[in-house]
Amino acid sequence: MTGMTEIDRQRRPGPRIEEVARLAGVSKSTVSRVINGEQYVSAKARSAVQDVIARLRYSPNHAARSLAGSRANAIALVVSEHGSHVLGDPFLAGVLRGVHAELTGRHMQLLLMLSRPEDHDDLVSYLSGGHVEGALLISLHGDDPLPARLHEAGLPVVVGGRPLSNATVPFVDSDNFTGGLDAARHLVSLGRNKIATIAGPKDMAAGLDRLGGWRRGLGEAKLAANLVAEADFTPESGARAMTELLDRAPDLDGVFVAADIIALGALQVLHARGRRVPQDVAVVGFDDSLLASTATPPLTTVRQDVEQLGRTMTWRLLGELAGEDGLPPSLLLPTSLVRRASA
Amino acid sequence: MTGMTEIDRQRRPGPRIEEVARLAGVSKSTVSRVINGEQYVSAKARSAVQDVIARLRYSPNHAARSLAGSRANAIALVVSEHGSHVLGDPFLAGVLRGVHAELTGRHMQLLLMLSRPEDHDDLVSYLSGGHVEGALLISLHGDDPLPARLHEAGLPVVVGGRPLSNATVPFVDSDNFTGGLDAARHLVSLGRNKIATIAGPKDMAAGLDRLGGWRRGLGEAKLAANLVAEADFTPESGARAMTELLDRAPDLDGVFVAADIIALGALQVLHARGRRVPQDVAVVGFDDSLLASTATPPLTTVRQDVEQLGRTMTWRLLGELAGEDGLPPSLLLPTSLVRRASA
DNA sequence: TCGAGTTCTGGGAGCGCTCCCAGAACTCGA
DNA sequence: TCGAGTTCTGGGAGCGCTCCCAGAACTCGA
Repeated sequence: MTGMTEIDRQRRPGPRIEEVARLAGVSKSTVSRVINGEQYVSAKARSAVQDVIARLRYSPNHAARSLAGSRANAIALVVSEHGSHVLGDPFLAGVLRGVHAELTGRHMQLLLMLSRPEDHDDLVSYLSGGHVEGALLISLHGDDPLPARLHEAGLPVVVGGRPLSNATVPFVDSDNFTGGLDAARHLVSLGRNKIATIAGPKDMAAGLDRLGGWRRGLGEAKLAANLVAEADFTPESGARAMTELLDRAPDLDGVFVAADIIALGALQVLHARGRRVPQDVAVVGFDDSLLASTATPPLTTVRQDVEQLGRTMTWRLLGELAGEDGLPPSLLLPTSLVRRASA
Repeated sequence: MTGMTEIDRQRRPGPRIEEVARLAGVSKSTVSRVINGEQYVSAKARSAVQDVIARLRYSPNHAARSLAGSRANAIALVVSEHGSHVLGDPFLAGVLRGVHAELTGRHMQLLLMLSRPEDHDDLVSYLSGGHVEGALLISLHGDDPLPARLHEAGLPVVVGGRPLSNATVPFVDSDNFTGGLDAARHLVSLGRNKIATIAGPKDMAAGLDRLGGWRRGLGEAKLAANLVAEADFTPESGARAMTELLDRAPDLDGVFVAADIIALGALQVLHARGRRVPQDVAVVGFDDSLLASTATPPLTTVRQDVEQLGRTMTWRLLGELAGEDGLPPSLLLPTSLVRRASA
């Protein structure tokens, strides 16, 4: 009997607002006001309620709040899943940490969804159906129609990484252009004058912007910016691209590679072809992922702060939900060159 | 005016169950039965309701369902965050993909939470407060008290990775012991007879189990199993461990490293010390992460299927929520040796 | 001291579903 | 043909909150 009661109590989802109200000697309206941090509650009532909440370990029922307040108290983090899953991996954990950090203390749940192109219809109707108040989208290809569709459906959205097509959707991105520019300037400052690049995919803004920065950097130095090969986010494609570049220009003496993981493949080829790094060919990567410091030789690279990206996206979205004005439509986060052995 | 209406309509979260019922010519009870796949609905009523649902793109209000049904229709994925964030990274994306795959089609939301030891109290009261029906926990240290606390609080829980202390909490893990065993056997089969290991942290079952398998493998071959160094999940610690091992046994001819990322550091030291891999020293890693195929030389390693881990955890949890019996308390997923150049 | 303004409070409707109940409509064997 | 069992249906209470409203309790200057 006693045992039963104990189990019942454990499984039963705790006290209600009514009980808090009773013990604090106020109405449940007042308890609600305290929970939601509203003004117009006397100091006495507020502290009485807070005491009882702490004592009972009361945690308001999320479903009831959402239903009564007709807002979801939740945002979605939508992660695109394309063929190559590579892209998401290094990003995801960092972004997640940032999002979570920015969300703590708010009464806001984080819903996680993966999106595949064939699920777009379901996703749009789910997300715009009032289940969430807004969405953060990451790992998109630049031309993904999802952000625009959600935006048009009236859902507040912030995209991680500049979308290619629709400038109307707010986004947060690393300043890829300046990153590429810094990489090129660094190679130039080392006295290199036959500088190539392995660019990222053309269907992502990150790839284009880094390439653009590199071009600008070579232009500043009056160097030809024609040694361009393309790779996706795999070492294999990096190896192919490096091979192509060496065939076209055996005397190249510097390469800016649009991602550390691509650089790994490039380094292998350089090594196999007998080029010393950095003596013969200086290499600069991008991301400052774990791979960079453990590459042979350790990779000089452009660092982007992925956790900060997550924080900033969340801050921007919550700002919009709170109706703040003066929010920047989009933001670029600074990158920085991390010097190691490869350049 | 027209503009206003349009915006209003867009932001308003779609039709209610009442409207579906009216258009389908049935009561909302019947609509509810169809939504929840209950029996005792005539074929005629069912298809009428389904037609209307499809036509209106009706999506039931999650908060209302949870409140009325007094179940949360949500599970939590709790990711532990410790000092070194490295651990979570390769895991997270894969596990997530598995969890999501297993969840599609069910009316079950995935809530994401990070946990730090100092947040445990809040987390326990939140999770056991009826906001979720169960929790998946990953990236835990072996002695983390969180799973046991949630389990005791009556919340269905499945842990990814065997917990060290409490055997009572269901878990899913890769078969790390057999993985370590296979690695050792492979090294033995190559004729190596002075075989070391760089083990993972002692406070995680994965580390201990892989070490145990390696010991067993050497025991089978009557080889001494005393060359053990320890590292955490960073290349730097792998480099230190490899240095230590080479100092102790300059003539070692094989190493099993408990994680690819640790092996990266070990490879650097071997190279720096003039050991050829695999001719002088054969190296076997663990994980078959992205790092393995791009290491120099490409790493022979024990593959674990992280996505399958996520799927299996979710399947186990949903099974328990559905009250199925005959569920295995815990599961071990097979690993397999992937042969590349390093051994 | 008074009254207008401000601060604080409780009551009760309602958010959109599910679940329970009672009864109607079928089935099918004797 | 009848009745017991099964299948199907609708009505209405209730899940635990928020939000609106009306009114009570304070403030403070003239």
